[in-house]
Amino acid sequence: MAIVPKKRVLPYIILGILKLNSQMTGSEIDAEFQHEIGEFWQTTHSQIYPELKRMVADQWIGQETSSQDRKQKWYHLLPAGEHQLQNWLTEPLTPSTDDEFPLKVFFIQDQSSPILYQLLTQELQIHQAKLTHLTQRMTTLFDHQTCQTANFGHYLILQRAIERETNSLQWLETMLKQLDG
Amino acid sequence: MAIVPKKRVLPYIILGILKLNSQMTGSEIDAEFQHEIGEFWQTTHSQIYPELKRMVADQWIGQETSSQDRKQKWYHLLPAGEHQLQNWLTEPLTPSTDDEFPLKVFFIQDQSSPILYQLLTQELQIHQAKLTHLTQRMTTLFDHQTCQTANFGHYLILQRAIERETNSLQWLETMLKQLDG
DNA sequence: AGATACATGTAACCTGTTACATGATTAA
DNA sequence: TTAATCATGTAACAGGTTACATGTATCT
Repeated sequence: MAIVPKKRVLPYIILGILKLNSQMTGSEIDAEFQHEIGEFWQTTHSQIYPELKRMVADQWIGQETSSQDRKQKWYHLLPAGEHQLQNWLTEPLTPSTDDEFPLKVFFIQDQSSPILYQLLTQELQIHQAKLTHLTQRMTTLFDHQTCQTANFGHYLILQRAIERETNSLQWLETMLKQLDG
Repeated sequence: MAIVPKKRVLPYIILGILKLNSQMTGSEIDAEFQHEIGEFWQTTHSQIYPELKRMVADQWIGQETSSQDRKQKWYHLLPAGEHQLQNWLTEPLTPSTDDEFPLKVFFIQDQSSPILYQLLTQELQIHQAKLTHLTQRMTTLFDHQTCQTANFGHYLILQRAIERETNSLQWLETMLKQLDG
């Protein structure tokens, strides 16, 4: 299990949100994190506003302080940002604990998107590797009944982890079959 | 979904490890995080050593710079630390993303521990609430076929999340039945 | 004796959280 | 007009990661 550097995903989520909606204010983006995105990723406006500022500076997004309405600023995706988003979506998934998979899938709109297929395949491999690792761990640690009773909690969660991975694999395989057919 | 302050768990994990092994050096504790605990929680020696220092100062653990052997220091659990560990294990689980459940279960040694039953029950309620929430979300967002195809990715992960919760609930119920019987 | 690995420790950095702050708009 | 809320922003803090540093065994 190689050590993988933690990736920053917040900017890409914001880009994804902007792609889906095309013209938004900061607080509208914030609202997304309280609702749908919030199921998978949490943040607050204290992170969003500085991030928007940075992305404007980097020309990933454009800002329009338009209209007479309040002090609101409207943001929209720029080509560079679109490019960054595509990069993030297609770059390899890593077996991290903070699950990037649902996050990326969230931004796939089209069922026939090649990126979707790619994501499912990558995720499948990750879970296969994990399952192999876990079952191996299980046999080396708990082949004797005595070990199970001596460290019951450890045994339980390992068993649970294996079941979870199995379930994930089942789902991924079903999905891939559906897309193929 | 109430907002819950993030809890610091590292010290309690270390206490748990020390409870299981009773006499350990810093690097031995570090090794645990590379092996079994590493499945559920990651950290490095840069966090462990200062944490050990703090816990020695707080009298949660004792330190012995014994023997002629190296510069090694041996740590062991003190009553105050034992107490802190028990507190952590029994305090209510929160529906956080970073899963405390497997972490706490890991440290349960005895199958008949009342804490195990408590943890399973708490986790059951959390997952029930989450499942209810997710299914509700599903019906409000995707009751029409058109919505599914327009935002296929979103639909997919919501479906997956529901399946995952269902699977978790099944497992938890099975376990609770086994403990009862 | 020199090189390598081990055990411990510290410092700089990055990111996310909490709390505070300001103007502008709506409600009473 | 005052109070409450909304939209935006900043500052202080806390926690974890990466990189650096030091001394001590072990190996050749």
